[in-house]
Amino acid sequence: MYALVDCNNFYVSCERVFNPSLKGKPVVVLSNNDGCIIARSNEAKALGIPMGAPLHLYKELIKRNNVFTHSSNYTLYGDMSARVMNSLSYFVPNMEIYSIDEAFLSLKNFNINKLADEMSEIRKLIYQWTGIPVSIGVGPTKTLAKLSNKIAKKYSSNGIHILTISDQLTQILDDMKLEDIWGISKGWGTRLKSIGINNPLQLQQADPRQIRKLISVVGERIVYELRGQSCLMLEEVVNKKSITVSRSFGNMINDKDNLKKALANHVARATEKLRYQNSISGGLSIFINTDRFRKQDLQYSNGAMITFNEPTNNTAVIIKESFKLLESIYRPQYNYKKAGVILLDLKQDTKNIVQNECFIQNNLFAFTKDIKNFSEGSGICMNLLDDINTKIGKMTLFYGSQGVQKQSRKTKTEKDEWRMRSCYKSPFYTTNWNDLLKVS
DNA sequence: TCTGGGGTCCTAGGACCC
DNA sequence: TCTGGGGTCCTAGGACCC
Repeated sequence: MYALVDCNNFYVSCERVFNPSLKGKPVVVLSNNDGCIIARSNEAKALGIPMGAPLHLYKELIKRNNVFTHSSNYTLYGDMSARVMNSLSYFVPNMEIYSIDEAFLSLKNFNINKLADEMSEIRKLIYQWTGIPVSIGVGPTKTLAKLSNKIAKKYSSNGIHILTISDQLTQILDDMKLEDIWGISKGWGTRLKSIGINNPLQLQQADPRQIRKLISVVGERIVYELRGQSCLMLEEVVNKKSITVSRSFGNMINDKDNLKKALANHVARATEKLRYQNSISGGLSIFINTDRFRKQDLQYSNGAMITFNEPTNNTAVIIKESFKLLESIYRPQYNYKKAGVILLDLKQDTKNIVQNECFIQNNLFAFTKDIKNFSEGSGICMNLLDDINTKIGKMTLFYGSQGVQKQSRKTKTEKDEWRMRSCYKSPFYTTNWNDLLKVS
């Protein structure tokens, strides 16, 4: 049996942990630039605010009903997620972290007759330890555990549901919609209906080969999973296969240097994540878009990709590559709304390459270069002024291992401050990105 | 005026090989 | 008239997920 543990209204619940006065009140959390509503409390859902809605369409409703709005704080949510996952690992040896707010647990060592009590206990303790309320659905396959969780959220008074192969399951599948099934979205739902399959029960009883023809092997697996035959295994390995960093701009951008600035920031973030999971990247893809909602404007959307000669986690190298790619797709006549980078073909960093460390925070650029045979690395900090066109102010050389650098950024202990101050400082001015990269 | 960001997997078809 | 057959690898695009 599998359990799917899902945090209730996760982002909102996180905010409530640190601001308990929000409990029982309508709350929404917003996306970057406060553009969209990406999480809602039950009270906000009850007001009819849909998931992913543009904020500007609901401004009135929100004002009228005193809905609390929060900008998103992904650092906080990531941290809370880690707490919940760590807590769960206390109960089971085998689990899969499926998303920031969901985990599958393998229940093979649990007594099947006591599952309801056990799950109830887990739920209680997770709340006690982290402040995050969760729902738990249990089922014989991952797909059925997902479904079970949906039932727990919707109908159960204690946030738990146990689903077994039974008449009850048949009834449930008959009552639900195709799109309630994990993996079936609107597109495939429409396709299935076109051949007379109108609900999950009919899908469960359909000919798997016919389903495969229609919606690929993915659909065929769903059929078996609905019958209680596991096709989807627990995936406990966590390393990502690609890393994306992209943002919409607050304002439109049309000059190349500002796009470069954005790309450099994105690459720096992406390579930071890359090194965090101890990987190297075999290639890079970048993309730029105009604003797709401004129908009156000329639209342009393009991307480019490159395979590296040598897989790398070197920020400066990848920034350079991103600039080259930009040259091939940049067109001066458009106003751009979004830019992004994707690190591709990630592999385990078996040689433990520690190359340039680069991070950007509050306009601070830091490149640290680990030198082989030295336990500590060296680096350069630069205070960047607002814009990439303006000069770079101070440059600081400093020492410290990569681990310490990371820590200094996060915690800034006395020791780390000292490390920073112990460096020698010299003024360094440039208006040229390439100079900056040469320096690194 | 204002519309998110980050992932995975599968397939068809082309390139290439023997 | 007759014009092989079988295989692998790569990639773009499309589908889905949170």
